[in-house]
Amino acid sequence: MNAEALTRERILDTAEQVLRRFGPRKTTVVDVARALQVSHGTVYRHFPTKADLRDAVAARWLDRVSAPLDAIVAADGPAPARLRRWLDMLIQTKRSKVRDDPEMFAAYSTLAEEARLVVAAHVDHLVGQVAQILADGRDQGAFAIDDPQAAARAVFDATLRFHHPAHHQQWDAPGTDAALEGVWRLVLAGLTRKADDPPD
Amino acid sequence: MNAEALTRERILDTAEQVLRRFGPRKTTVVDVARALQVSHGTVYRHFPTKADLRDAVAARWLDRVSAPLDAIVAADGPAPARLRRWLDMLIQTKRSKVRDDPEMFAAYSTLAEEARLVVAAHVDHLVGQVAQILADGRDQGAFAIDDPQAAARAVFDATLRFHHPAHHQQWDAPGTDAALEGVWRLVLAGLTRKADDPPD
DNA sequence: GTAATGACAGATTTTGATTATTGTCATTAC
DNA sequence: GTAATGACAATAATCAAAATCTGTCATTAC
Repeated sequence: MNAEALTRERILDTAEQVLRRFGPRKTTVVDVARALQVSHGTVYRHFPTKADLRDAVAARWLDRVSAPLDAIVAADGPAPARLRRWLDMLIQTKRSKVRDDPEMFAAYSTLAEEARLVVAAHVDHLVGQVAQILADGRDQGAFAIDDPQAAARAVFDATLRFHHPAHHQQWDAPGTDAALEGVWRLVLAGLTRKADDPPD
Repeated sequence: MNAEALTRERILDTAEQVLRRFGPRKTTVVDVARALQVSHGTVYRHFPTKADLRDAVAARWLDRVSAPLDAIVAADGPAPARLRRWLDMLIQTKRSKVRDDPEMFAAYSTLAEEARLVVAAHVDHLVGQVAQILADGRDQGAFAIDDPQAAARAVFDATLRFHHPAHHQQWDAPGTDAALEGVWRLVLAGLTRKADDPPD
């Protein structure tokens, strides 16, 4: 008999542990069930398919990335500085994950590649955070933008090189910090004035 | 005996044909040699390793991407419009390659992932093209930038989502054109005014 | 009734013996 | 001398057989 009741959360906790040990390609539902000391049929009572279990694990992982950023979104102060802090924190979070545990980062990247819908929701959430900061910045008179949501998407896309896992191999390359500064300058200047305004 | 002398170029032509038939994972040096009707030892007289042959094929492919862009760089007219044409042509080139022959695109993407140094040189070349346009724009008074090379790198990085093969799956997604317009507005506005200039 | 099981079919993965490939080099061809 | 060959050792890819996995469901446990 199990020490605790078998909940969705407990399955996810265990699935994450098993994933850490075996990696994303090797972990099976049977492995997770074995770690929980139940039959694999029982796991299927809580998650209809393996893909659903995988998506739920990915969603938790991604939530842990976006949650700390909420504090920056909610904070007071000039929007440009907050946008920069938001970006730095996002980038720093990803970078430290790669450095501290490259295999786990690769594992979750693989997971994320398969959980497209979950990632799309995560990205929407992140873009929403940026949109909030941009809207604040417009109210403060710092940013000249029409549509905070569209501008936020543009900021997110323009900085993709520095936070999308597909480019993680370049994050440690020499020129990366300088490249980030370059894109940041471009983005910040772009937000400060509308493109169709006359230069002077 | 061979109809023509065995040159580096002829090996590359044949290697490309074999690659088209067999794909990047299946093509072997022996296959290429067989298509040339020589022994594989002969191919090794012209290319020290298979990796060198692969790099040379990748380099030719990438040159065919960047060559047409030179015309836009060399053209007359306002730099902003030329920059936009350069970007559109780069994106259009890649997109049509995916659509016309997805398997070949995947094949060359695989090749490119392995030929890191060749790709780095290709990217440097592209960034150099952008830098030329930006320098022209500065001379025309259209762009307010300090360092064309650094600004060009930023423009290239900021638009990565639309031309880097890693993101090709999103190119056909609904919002992509709007996303490109968003980033373009941001980039153009950013080039028009330096970040540390006052808004008015 | 609800929760859990384990046997089952079909699909996928692993295994390990076999075969092919890479890169070298002594030899042949001219 | 230069160009090409093909045998060779070490490494890597392949393939069919065996094992495992996914998802279902009739049955058991409480």
